[in-house]
Amino acid sequence: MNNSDSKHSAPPIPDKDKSSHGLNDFSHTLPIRLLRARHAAVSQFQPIFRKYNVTEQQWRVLRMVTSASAMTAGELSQAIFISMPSLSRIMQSLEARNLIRRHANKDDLRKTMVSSTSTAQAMVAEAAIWSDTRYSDIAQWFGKERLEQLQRLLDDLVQTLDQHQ
Amino acid sequence: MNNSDSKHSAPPIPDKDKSSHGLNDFSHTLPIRLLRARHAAVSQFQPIFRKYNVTEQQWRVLRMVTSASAMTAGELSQAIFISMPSLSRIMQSLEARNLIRRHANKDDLRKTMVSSTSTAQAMVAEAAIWSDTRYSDIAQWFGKERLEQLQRLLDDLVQTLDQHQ
DNA sequence: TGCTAATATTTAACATGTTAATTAAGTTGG
DNA sequence: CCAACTTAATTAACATGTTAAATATTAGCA
Repeated sequence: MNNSDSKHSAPPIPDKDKSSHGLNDFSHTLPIRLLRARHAAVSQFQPIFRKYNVTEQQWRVLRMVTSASAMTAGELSQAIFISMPSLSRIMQSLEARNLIRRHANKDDLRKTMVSSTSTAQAMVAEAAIWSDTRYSDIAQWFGKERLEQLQRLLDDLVQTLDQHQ
Repeated sequence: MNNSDSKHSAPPIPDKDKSSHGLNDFSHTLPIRLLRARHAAVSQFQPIFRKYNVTEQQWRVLRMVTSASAMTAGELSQAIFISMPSLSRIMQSLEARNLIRRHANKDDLRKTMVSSTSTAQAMVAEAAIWSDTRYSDIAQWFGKERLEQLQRLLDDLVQTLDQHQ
């Protein structure tokens, strides 16, 4: 599911190339930094995944579907950034566990409407308290200002990179 | 390998929960933001992956191994943030393609030393020019200062979260 | 020395990521 | 109305992520 501590804790980086501008240390490229950061952030919520025996991706689906009234699979995919093929498989397993339901959209039979069951709603509601607290903790540890700044920079980066093809 | 445009372009987010502090829009949590940002960043280097027919992960291995003199599999794993099980499989395929070599460490037979072949070195050297240019482009588009600020924040976040268990 | 614990890597099993192909249902223009 | 195109979702095939177990080797210590 995830590896928090046993692996990936304090990288002992062997060097050679540290070329001038500081962008070419291959163990600290922007993609790797983003990966490490995401890993660290997700790890904070590991207890929830363990408690309900779901993966992080499954949890993203459950949270989103529970918070929204009812959405199509495609909207869900874009909202939580999981590709349709992955989402398709995830929905199968969540439906088998009676955590979500799928019905065809009457107005457009190509579309699938996804909704959460009361079981899932109860799970998410219960976890919400814990999750909110964790988010507050992170904001406090890291600094509310800096966290918001980071999120702005991330959004801006995406926008900038998307614009340039 | 990656999906740049066809999927995941402009999320039409249905709402309901926007609760107060702005941290609970489930389609904009920190982990999802980091995921989107990483995706956008990696996409910029897609031409390299296509040209040499490697995945992003395989390219991380080749770049790291080529830049370092010779390292153990474990060091490599931590440097490029790929878990040992994944790395193990990746090394198998790269070795089969004659892009890397593995030898046992004479002083400790448990350790595997990984090195790049001249073929891989040529690939990386050729791509380096293009890659450096791309990095400069990003820095220019986004702003050198802001990019460095973002990287600092990411490193700090990892450190903060790691400290708090 | 010999037994036990720790370390490095691999393998196994299952979930997800990614690309391409497939299926089904809507849309459009003649 | 229908053939050609588009869109939504699924399936297929392969690569990677994740956890646990297996293997091999080394370190520690009675």
